[in-house]
Amino acid sequence: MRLTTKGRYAVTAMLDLALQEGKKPVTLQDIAVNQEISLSYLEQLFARLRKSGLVRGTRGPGGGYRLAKKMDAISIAEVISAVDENVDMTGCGGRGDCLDGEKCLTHELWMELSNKIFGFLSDISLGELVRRPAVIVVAERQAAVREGLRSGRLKTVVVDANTVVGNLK
Amino acid sequence: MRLTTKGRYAVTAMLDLALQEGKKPVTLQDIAVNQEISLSYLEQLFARLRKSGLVRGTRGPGGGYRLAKKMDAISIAEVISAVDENVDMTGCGGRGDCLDGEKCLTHELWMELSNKIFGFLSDISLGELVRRPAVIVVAERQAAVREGLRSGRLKTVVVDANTVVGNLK
DNA sequence: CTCAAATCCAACTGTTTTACTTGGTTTTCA
DNA sequence: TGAAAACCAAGTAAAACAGTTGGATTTGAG
Repeated sequence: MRLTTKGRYAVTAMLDLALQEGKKPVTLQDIAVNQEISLSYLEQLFARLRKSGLVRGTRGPGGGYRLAKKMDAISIAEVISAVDENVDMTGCGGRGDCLDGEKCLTHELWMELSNKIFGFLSDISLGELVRRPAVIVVAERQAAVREGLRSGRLKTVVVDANTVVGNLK
Repeated sequence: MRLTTKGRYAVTAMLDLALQEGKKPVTLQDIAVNQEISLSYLEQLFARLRKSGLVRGTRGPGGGYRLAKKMDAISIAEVISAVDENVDMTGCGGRGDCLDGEKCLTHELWMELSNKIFGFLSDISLGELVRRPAVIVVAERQAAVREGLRSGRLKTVVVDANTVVGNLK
């Protein structure tokens, strides 16, 4: 599972659609202005989203895009997978059968982690996100939080979290 | 949180170190051969890991790299953040204060998702990963393969390993 | 003591992906 | 019927990724 700015564009665009559900279809022009990215690049992303059955486009004046499914039935993993190239990151297809000792063992470990991330993102839907769940800065079980919530400590965590977001433009 | 092959290289390399804990330090040459990537590229990745205080290098013959902390105290988020570029290109610095209506709302929603992912990966340590049951299965299988024991028993073990990992996509 | 093994370092090159650009065509509503 | 929108394809520019080259420093092994 790859996670880049491309995936972020796709997810935020889908969130735009989810936020407008029930109203008129959303034009890519609107999204392009909102998110400050090029119209044609958005078109390319939406071509993939459409092929994956996540959005439905209607042409002509008054047209635009709508979600093809209920927002609660669309996971973040689906959206990101739709726009990602399908690259095998392990080289052995994640089957752990490249029979190369140490190398294959770490491949197997990476797939474990990759599966975890994929499962995690499969459990988060667009609907959950737009309903703005009570997420504090970082997950509650995080080590820093466990060590005690001194204000200075918390601030550090906030900065770290923002840095992560900042990396994704 | 950016999640690319670069992050995979870093994580798998760190797993290599974790698997060798207690033994001699691991040379980048060994990792380069195992993972089939260039030595100099690894050096660049490890320069970042070292600056982040995740590994300690010792020079000279018999030298190499060791984990700078206990493997249970090193999270996947730390490792990936260490090798990621750190350029903030957001208009609002990820704080969701760009005050631009729709655009800023989706920024905020993305930030919540990004925080969730960061927290999730902060909760997974190298130690947890190397202790996964599937790892032991694979390690056993690889040992068996090395001994040339291609049997029905071996086949069963392979299937077991695939079952554990086989739920991606 | 010396030499080779290893980290450490910097600047450069090639490759791939990302993001954008251009210039269309089709569809369909107002 | 004309404009608004999706749809399409081929290219360029910029960025990130990955590797290359050519060192220097440190230090254990012989």
